[in-house]
Amino acid sequence: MARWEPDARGRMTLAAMELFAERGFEQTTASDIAERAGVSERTFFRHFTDKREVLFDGGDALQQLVTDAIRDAPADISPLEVALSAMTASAAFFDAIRDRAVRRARIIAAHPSLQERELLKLAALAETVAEALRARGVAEPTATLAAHGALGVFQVAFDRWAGEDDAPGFAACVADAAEALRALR
Amino acid sequence: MARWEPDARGRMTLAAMELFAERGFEQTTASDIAERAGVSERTFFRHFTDKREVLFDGGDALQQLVTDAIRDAPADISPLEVALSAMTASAAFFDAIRDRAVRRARIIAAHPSLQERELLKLAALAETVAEALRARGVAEPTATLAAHGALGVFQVAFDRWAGEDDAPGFAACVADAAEALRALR
DNA sequence: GTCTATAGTCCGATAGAC
DNA sequence: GTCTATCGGACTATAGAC
Repeated sequence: MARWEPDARGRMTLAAMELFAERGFEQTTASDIAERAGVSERTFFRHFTDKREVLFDGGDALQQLVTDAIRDAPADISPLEVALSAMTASAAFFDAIRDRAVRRARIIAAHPSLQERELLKLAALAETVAEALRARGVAEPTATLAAHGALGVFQVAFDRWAGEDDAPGFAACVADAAEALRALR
Repeated sequence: MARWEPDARGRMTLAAMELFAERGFEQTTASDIAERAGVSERTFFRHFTDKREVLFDGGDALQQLVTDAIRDAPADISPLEVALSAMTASAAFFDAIRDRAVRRARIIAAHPSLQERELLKLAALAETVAEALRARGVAEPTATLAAHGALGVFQVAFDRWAGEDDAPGFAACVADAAEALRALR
């Protein structure tokens, strides 16, 4: 018999998503989340640096996925295509958690301070993409610009995938947005 | 004789930039800023919704400048070129306040919570660009993707312009970054 | 686990400008 | 009288320090 119930972190994340959806981000205190998860408020802040961060757990997996995809991309395609292929590579990750991702996106859209945190994470992801491109020998400012372009495609694809009821899979949304980017002149 | 010294807002902005540079963002309280500006803490929060916002006053001018530039751009150039021309149009705005812009950028770079706010403002600017493009009849997702691309160019150009001691004017930095974007395939 | 500082809100009061 | 800008005090939640 364990001294504590396992997966306190997962319970806090779940409790937070429920409460934010029920009564909103501002109307939910860290104490409320801790209580529903069966831990102390202190434990909440030991796991998450601030109240917003509870919605952004697990972002490391996406970073790793993208880094690997860029490392393993074919040698003969352009930096932009390498970056775009990394967005496509994340499709399985998102398709597997669509319900959760959609609920999470709704919560974030409802509060500017959560949008700020989301933008910081996206900027970190863009920097990860740029760094992975540089590791392949891509020079600046090409690496940063290709990363920005790919993240723009990601955001357009995600909004459609999460927003439209009859949207296709994530990979198809990425493919369509990527084609629109290539058509820019 | 007025009851109060004029330009309380300007004094608070100036005091905040001084204090943030002297002792850092975290080590400066809203009360400190108010005191140096000769107003009460309550007045500070009446002007700025939160402590970070004091560094982002005057962003509306840039939004307007960009909106006007897109409205007045030639009819026969592509959406991406329209968006890029708006970045170039902001050059005079930045060149006129280079010292202040550089100091501001250093303060923001030193604290993640300020970077979050900066990213939110940049995202709002991107949305302004996209909206101005749609007003010209540009369809989605082209408008959003062109806006994202232009903002990527903006950020690359700004980092060089503010970071390199012997950087050329802002317009030249934008032109170079734009050329690198066009070279992406 | 407790204790504390700071951020940020709400309420009302004040007093010049128009 | 109305509008606008200030100030003061009380209050809660966040988040870090001890």
